Amino acid sequence: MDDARTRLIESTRELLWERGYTGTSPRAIQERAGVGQGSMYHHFAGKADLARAAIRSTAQEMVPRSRAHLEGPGTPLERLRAYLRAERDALRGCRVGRLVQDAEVVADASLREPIDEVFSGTLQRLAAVLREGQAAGEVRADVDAGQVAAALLSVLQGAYVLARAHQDPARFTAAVEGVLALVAAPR
Amino acid sequence: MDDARTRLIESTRELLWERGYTGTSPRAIQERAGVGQGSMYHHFAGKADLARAAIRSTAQEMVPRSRAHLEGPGTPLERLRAYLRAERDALRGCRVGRLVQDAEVVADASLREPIDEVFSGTLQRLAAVLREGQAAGEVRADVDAGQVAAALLSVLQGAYVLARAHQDPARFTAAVEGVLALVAAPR
DNA sequence: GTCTATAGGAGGATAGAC
DNA sequence: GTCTATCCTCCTATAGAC
Repeated sequence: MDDARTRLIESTRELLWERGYTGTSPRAIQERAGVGQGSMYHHFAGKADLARAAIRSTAQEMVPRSRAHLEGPGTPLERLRAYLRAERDALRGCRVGRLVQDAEVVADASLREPIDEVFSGTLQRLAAVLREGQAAGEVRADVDAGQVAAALLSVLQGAYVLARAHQDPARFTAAVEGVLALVAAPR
Repeated sequence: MDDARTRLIESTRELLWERGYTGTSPRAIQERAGVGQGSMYHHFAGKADLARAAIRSTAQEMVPRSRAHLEGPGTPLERLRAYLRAERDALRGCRVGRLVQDAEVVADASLREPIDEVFSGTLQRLAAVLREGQAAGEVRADVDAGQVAAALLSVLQGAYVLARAHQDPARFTAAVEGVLALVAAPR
């Protein structure tokens, strides 16, 4: 049986995903966690403190997932495809990317930093695989791997936006397939 | 001299951009517009009604801008570059894309539809230019124009996310240049 | 058209009892 | 550790006077 602290973090993670930081209230967190007011303020200093714990937790969770694909088996291009095509909940959006739209998150360094770090790490791993792919002749060699890595990560983040705007997960897939087609070296 | 109605829409547009729908209050709108409570509720039925007017206004404004680049002078590839490299406030985010992260916006069809339409229109124009470029040999011919159009628009939307996450506009530029390099047919 | 008054509820947090 | 009481402000809107 989970303790109150754990349940509070978990419900905060969910609410941050669904409603964002501004849209998430301590009251809602407590209710979803089934935890009282006093308990919440015993374990955490307040909303920002809880969000900090929740964001760190979510961010940490994403690292092994991207590594599993990008540093897994297969040729470099196969690994890129595996990562980009990994199952994602297109209509729900990115648990992490979603948060940086929020002015209050960006204004608070301790909330923004964990996000900054996940993206930086992913960017580096993507660039490394791209360079491998270039060496292997699978990926176009006449492009800058760092810039293309940024483009790939941006496609994922932006694809969520398109999918939500149209309320259609197919938009997500289209964008991903579009950029994958471009990355592969022409035959 | 602007009337109250106009100023209300304008201040709502600004606040939606800065704080999102959930983070924008009628009170803040009135203060920024220099308009009283009674005046606001005289001209608009409430927050959602104001947001509807503001979102429509912002969305309408974006159409001629994209057309200016995509249907302007130059070769197809030059026009794509002009559009993607057009000056954007990377750290502020997209006036329109930003809104779609907001659960309340997505839940209200009358708020989401104007956004849906801008994106759909842009997507079609991008795809058309891409096909022109393919015919002209400037753009890789072995890719699906519709998918690549989705990828291009996603890069823009996602590049805002990266720039905000790192608080660095250079991330935006890197992503854009990365995808532009990929779109051009290899020599 | 615009102003002021009013209102019930939510947001975010503190205090002290148990 | 958790509960209840309490607090002040903001949110969003309505009512009615001017």
